[in-house]
Amino acid sequence: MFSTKGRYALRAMIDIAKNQNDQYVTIKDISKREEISIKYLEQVISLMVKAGFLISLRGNNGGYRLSVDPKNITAGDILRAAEGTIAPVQCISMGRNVCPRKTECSTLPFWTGLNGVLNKYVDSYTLDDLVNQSTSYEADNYSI
Amino acid sequence: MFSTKGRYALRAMIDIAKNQNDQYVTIKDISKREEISIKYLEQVISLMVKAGFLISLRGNNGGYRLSVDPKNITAGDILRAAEGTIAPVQCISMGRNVCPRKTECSTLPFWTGLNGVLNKYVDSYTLDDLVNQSTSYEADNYSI
DNA sequence: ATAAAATCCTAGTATATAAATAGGAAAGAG
DNA sequence: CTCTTTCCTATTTATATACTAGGATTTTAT
Repeated sequence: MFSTKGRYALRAMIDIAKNQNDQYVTIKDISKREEISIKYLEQVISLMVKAGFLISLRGNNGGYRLSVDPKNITAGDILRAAEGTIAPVQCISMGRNVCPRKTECSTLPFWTGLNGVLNKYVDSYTLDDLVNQSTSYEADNYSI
Repeated sequence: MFSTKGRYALRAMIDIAKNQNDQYVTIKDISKREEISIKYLEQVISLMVKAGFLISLRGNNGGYRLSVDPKNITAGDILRAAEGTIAPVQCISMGRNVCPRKTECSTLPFWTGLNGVLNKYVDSYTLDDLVNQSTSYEADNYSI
């Protein structure tokens, strides 16, 4: 399950995309609109800055703005940066540190497939799609 | 992320499907083969019994066997029973207890779609597919 | 200069959940 | 009656989540 970090990060990025008009968007304002505490937002947004998705400016009239075109960043990019990993099971997020039961595990292909489906879906939504409430191509295909 | 409960439940069900030949499969044997503690397996398997997927028999020569054809039970059935919910975010698993930000939330359609994709995938694998290491139709379609 | 406004950084804390472990009761077979 | 097995419930331990808190740093405006 996705944690508040990932969910808040998505909402913050959408909020900034919507509200930046040559202006920097402050955490204070995002906090009010999204009903998320300032102090927690600071941490979440800091992850977005470190990932290179936001440009920050300190001081009076400072805040954040996107460093990329909303069409060129996906929900997956944001979620992976916020959550660290979005792998559905540990054995997949372990990477090189592979599971000792790898060869005999009857469920690994199933989990690997799920990981593929998951990443494909989250990458099918751009930030622009989310801002404009449009469904992605993938989402349409699934007839939710 | 799926917890050990869901992962172990899947493995236990596969193990039972593979090893029941007119015989009841004991937790002791599953524990050895799958390298999961007997006491923890008891709890996980109990969920499968309560869900109606396994028939249990106490006493000597007792154990568990499937109550359904492996072709008629999906990985999704097993995971939902073991995990309680496999919804990717809380606001979806809440049901009637809906989020107060439901109408204004810019990410709800995205999460709803993900929930759909996720459930569709896990339901595309039958227990029989897992036992026979075959990929599901869905999985093939995704060309993992 | 100085004050105000903002981000930045790190530490701490409360709560919940996960992942077991443990002990014994109940049931069935021989 | 004994052995084997499931069944049930409580307890423990570890980890992660979701914050809260305090202050340092940077920038702008007056």
